[in-house]
Amino acid sequence: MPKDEKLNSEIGLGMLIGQVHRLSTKRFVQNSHKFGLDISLDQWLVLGPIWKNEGIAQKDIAEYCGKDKTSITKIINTLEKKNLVVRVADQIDHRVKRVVLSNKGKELFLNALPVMEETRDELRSGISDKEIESLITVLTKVYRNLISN
Amino acid sequence: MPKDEKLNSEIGLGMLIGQVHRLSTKRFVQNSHKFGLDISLDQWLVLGPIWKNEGIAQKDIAEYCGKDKTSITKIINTLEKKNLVVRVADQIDHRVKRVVLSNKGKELFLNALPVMEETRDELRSGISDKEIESLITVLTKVYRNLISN
DNA sequence: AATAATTAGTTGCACCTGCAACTATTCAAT
DNA sequence: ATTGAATAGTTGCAGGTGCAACTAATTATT
Repeated sequence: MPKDEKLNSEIGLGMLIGQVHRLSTKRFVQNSHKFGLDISLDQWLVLGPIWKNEGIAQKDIAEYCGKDKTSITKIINTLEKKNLVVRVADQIDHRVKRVVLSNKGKELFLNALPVMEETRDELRSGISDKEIESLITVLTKVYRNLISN
Repeated sequence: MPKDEKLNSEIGLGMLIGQVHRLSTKRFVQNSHKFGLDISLDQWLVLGPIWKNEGIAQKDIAEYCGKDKTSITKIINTLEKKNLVVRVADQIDHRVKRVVLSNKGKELFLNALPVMEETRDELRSGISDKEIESLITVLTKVYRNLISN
């Protein structure tokens, strides 16, 4: 069936990216459990810029993570519920809220580094640096095609 | 700061895949609106195997799409709400439900083909076939690393 | 035939996403 | 100074995801 083949080739790349994304997210969570931690990939991703930049504004976290500001609001809600971060209203500009890691948050972040590393190694197992590099290069081109809206 | 650089390189690939996935999903929906259609990428993805295989069981759709069976249940719920598909209980094995496209579903599927094509072209714009091929090759390796749980 | 193990599908919970509409605050223009 | 953008963040809605626990039906074991 020619139509079927056409369909397959069309779905191919997009589906592959979706699978890899879903499975790696899942793997990260599984690994975090193996390390006795309870953190999602997205929570980790949001923790990153806060670690790097104490008191960063939510808007900047969104930009850094490439996520919608509404997503950031909600992820920070759950991080706050878990007592990993605290929102602090900016004293000058009352619109912005600055986000700060609690001690628990700092601890978790450091403990999650090996989880990240293990997940990364699992993803790349048996794949040469050269291949990964080319993967990143081409994927970056796709990315650029997409951000230019 | 060395720790920051390390962090960046660790996040790199995973974050890139996440971005590309999120943005291409979004782009597909935007394009479907441009064509006057109202369908999500995942709904389209689930419609595919039903188109190819009238009366396919949900379990097989799940396998085909690489999605959890619970996701399939819920996506088919919304497809059914939209009157695009119908569930039919199997007469022999009363556990399985066979999913069939309605006329509206068939129509939508065909109308969405150009949306898929346009989205695909946008993703690949300015990227050679050779590059795409290598992208798929390496991504497939990553994929294989992930499915071997 | 009766019990146990599998299998297909559903439900509930928690989390992530995008969109539109909203509040509150700050900045710009006149 | 007042009106009118623009900006930061929140909320509500609809949809997608994984996990665990569940129902109902089928198959395997004894």
